[in-house]
Amino acid sequence: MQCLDKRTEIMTVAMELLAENGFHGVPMSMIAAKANVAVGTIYLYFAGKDELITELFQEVEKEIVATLREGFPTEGPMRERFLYLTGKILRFLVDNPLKFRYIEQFMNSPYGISMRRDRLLGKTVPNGIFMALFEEAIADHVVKDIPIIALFSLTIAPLIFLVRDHILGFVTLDEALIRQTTEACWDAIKR
Amino acid sequence: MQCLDKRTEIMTVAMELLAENGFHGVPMSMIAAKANVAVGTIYLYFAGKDELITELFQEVEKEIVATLREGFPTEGPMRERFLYLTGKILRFLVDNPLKFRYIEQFMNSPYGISMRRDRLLGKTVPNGIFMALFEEAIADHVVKDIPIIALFSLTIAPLIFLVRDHILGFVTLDEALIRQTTEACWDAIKR
DNA sequence: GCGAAATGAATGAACGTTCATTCGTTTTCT
DNA sequence: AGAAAACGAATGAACGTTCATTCATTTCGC
Repeated sequence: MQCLDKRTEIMTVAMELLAENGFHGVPMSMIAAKANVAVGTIYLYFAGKDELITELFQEVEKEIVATLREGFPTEGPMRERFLYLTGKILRFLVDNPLKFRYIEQFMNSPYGISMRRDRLLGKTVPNGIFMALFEEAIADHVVKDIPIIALFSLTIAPLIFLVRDHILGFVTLDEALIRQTTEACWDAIKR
Repeated sequence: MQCLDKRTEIMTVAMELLAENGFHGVPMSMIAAKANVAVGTIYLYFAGKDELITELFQEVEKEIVATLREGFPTEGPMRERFLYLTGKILRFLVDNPLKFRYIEQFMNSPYGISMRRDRLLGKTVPNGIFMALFEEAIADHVVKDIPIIALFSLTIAPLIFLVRDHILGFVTLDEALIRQTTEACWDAIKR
């Protein structure tokens, strides 16, 4: 076992445990045990629990941005591009429930709160694509004339709630429902 | 100083601290200090931290249900009744940011998760009014033919996100924007 | 009416547990 | 052998909870 193997293993295991049990429900010793590693070893790769948690988030964030950019049509009808993006993110979250739950944990923890604050003016990386799309849509007058952040809430919030309900088993997000709900989101914001 | 005074004071102070700092960011000693009470005194009125947290939530829940029922028109056009309810809940949350943040904390904690699970079949009290409205709307074919839980997400989720952004100062939820966004929510679900 | 006894609300030091982090030792690799 | 990596027992801080003690107020006996 070499350097990168252990580091990756720790991150994989930590993602699973933290997503399922919450940040406070997972002692470092638990991560160490499941990764077949000594507690001290984790501190060879991460400065502390905080850094481990933060780094895990940044990794997922990068992955989502990459997924969204991949194959995204920069031209064409606004509605199609919108449905492409929302469908893509919905599918990613449904296919990666662990990562979804991790993001939720993070966003609702002090880490996420302060991150949101820090990004008050700077652009949030994963939403950058959405924001750009909305700005274009506003300029073209194809969406309602309300603050861009409201457009964002009307779009993203239902998707997140739906994924949560899907993971909890309250609803099944198949392709048909994904289509219907993303179209409904468009109906909400279209002029 | 009598019985109810102290109990009320503890609950008021706990609501503030817990809403602002999160459940794990507030030791019992902090609540005691701010309530000008000894730590042990809290245990005279509450079995433990868990019970205090749960009771606080139930109190807010009751208040919201009462607010929603108050003046709610049981007859009339579906759209008007929908806008009445969504506007009412939006105003309540904007006017009570502390309670909003507390609810968020609770819902994203193990308490809230297991509560959601427990209510899988039973009706959630605060949403019972919404659910009844949706069922009627479905029967009347005035909303889209998608699972009721999806209708719910399309409606409630954006409102919650908007309130959060309002409290953080990203947007100002005045009467005009409340009107625009609740109407947008209706556009999302209407047939 | 008045002193003595009982009450129980309030207190906060002490306890036991949990957990992140450290560091002296051991193992592995070159 | 020497350096790098890994180990895990030990440490100490934080926190929820307990309980022996205090004391203002009420009740009782005369």
